[in-house]
Amino acid sequence: MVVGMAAVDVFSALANPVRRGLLEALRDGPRAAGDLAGRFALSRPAVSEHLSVLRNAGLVREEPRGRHRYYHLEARPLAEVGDWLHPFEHYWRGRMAALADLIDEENP
Amino acid sequence: MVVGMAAVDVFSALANPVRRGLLEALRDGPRAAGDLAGRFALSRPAVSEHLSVLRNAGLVREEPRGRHRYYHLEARPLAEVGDWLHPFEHYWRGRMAALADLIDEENP
DNA sequence: CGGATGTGTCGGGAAAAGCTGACATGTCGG
DNA sequence: CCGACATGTCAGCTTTTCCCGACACATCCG
Repeated sequence: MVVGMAAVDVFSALANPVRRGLLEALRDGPRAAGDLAGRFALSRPAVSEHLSVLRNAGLVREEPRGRHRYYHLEARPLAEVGDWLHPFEHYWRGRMAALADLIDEENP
Repeated sequence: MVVGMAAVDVFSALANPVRRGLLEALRDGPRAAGDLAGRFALSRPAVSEHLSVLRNAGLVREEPRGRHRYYHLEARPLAEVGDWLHPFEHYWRGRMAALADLIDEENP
């Protein structure tokens, strides 16, 4: 049972600033495609393609309503990024970071 | 005073699985370029280019020693990813996720 | 010094990403 | 039913990414 259907790498989906901006906008609630497109200095088809990438990554869900098409944030795949990032946190947070830096400089 | 010199987007740097693998390998300590290249089914110049991208993103630091070139993990720029990700965590972690899903389904 | 080794860079080609204007489809309002 | 509207998709172009073989340069070893 594939729940995520993450056919596309989540990391690649996040590589584009427009797509990250779209996800940020969707944090405030579902938005219609046209509304989303109006927020970027980009043609409407370009934004539509970005939304398609996000959908393939499982990061948004589309809900057709009337002649609009509302996009919903689907944040669960972002957990993969958080999980990947977690083992690195020690290297930049708190005393572990300072310790690591110290060891790194003292032990070349 | 530019301390990070992050000329390249960190998110883009993480978009490639080889580059993510390089960072994972460097978590265990500094490694020579050849050692790193041997871990991937890729030509050595390709890995070298990936390392260059990571360096431009401020994610690795290179230390020439003899005829080797040791790469060190520089995790601090990853904090940007963590910071970006943080406002989304509520949507997939704990009760907030369930609540958000519920609201989303009840209020279409 | 001279050959072997480790590594960056260059030239170039294939593939993918990103963008836009034009067209197709489906929905609402009168 | 028909025109206006919202949106996805297509064709085509430009730019970027990704990869490799070949070359250049520096360092070590004998």
